[in-house]
Amino acid sequence: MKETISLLTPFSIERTMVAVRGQNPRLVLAHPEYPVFTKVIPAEGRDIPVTVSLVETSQGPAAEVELLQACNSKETEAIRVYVGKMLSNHVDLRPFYAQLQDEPVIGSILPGLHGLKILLEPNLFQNLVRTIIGQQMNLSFAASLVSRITEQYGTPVTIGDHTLYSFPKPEALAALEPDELLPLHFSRRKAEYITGLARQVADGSLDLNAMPDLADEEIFNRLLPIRGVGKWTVECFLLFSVGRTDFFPADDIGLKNAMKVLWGFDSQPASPLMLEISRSWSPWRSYAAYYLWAWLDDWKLRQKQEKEQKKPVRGKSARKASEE
DNA sequence: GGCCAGGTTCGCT
DNA sequence: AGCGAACATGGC
Repeated sequence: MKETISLLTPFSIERTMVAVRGQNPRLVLAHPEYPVFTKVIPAEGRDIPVTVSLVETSQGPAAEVELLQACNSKETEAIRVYVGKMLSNHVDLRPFYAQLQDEPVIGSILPGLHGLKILLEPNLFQNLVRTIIGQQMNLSFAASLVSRITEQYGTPVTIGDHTLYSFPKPEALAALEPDELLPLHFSRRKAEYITGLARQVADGSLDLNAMPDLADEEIFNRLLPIRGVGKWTVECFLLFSVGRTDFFPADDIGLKNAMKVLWGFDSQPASPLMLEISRSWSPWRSYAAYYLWAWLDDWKLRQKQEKEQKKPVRGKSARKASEE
C-alpha cells in the first residue's frame, strides 16, 4: 500500500539529504538514485513499518510512503501526518527567502542552499534520548549506541525475512537498571541519564507531549532540571523535534565559526552580538541558523578540497590511490 | 600513542 | 560564579 505526499516547494531533495548525511554518517540509503529510508512509525498505538522514498515526479518533489503492514484509514492518516512533519512539509520557505535575501551577509548564502529543509524527528522521546547519546561522542560511535539500544529494547516488527525495530518506548527503558546498558557500551553516567529520563516520562511526571504548546523558556525550565539534559540538548530538542522555526542557539560553536568566517570577524563573535545580528531574521531564526551550519559544512569541504589540490600527491595517499 | 569529540555534572576554589 | 576533571569509546 503506497501513500504519496507531495512536498511543498521549494524543497531540494539533494540539499536536504546532503545535510542529513553530514549529521548521520551511518545513514545508508537503500537506493542509489534517490533517498529511501526505513522507519517504524508509531500510529494510533501501533508500530507500523514503512519505507519513505523521496522522488521527483512530474508534479514536483514527493515522498512515497510504502506501508509495510496493512493499515486502517486512521493509522494511515497518522503516518501521513508523521512523515509530513518529519519533512517539515508544514513550513513554506518562500517568506523566509523573501525576508532574508536582501540582508547584507546571510542573503548571499541563500541561493546556494535553495530548497534546504530541516528534517525533524517527530517522536519527542526518541529525539531526547538520541541527543543525550550524541553528547560529546563521535558521531559514528553514537550511531552504534542508538542501533544497539533500538535492537535490544525496541519493539520488533517482522517483515518477510528481516526484522525492524521501533525506537524503545519510555516504559521499556524505564524498567531497566542503568547497569543493564553497560554491556551495550554505554557509560554508566549516560545509562543513568537515559533510564532516569525514561522513568520520568513513563511515570507521567514529565509530559513531553505538552511541550510543543509551551513557550521556549518554559520548555527550558521543565527540561533543564533533568539529569543529563543541558542547554545544548534542549536546543536540539526545540530545533529538530518540536520544530521551532524561530530559535537561534547563539552559544553554538558551529554558528560562531560560521559567523566569524562569513562576517569576517577576527575571532568568534560573542553570543550577545550574534543575538543582535540575528534579531532581524525573526521569525526565521532557526532556519537562518540551519543555513549557516550548512554553509559552514560546504565551506569546510571547499577548503579541504583546495588544500588537497595544492598538495603534491605523494606518500601514503599516493600509494593508496595507486592500489585502487 | 595520545588527543579529543556538536556535552553535562560534580567537586573544588 | 567560575574552572577543571571525569566520563567510555573510536577515529585520526
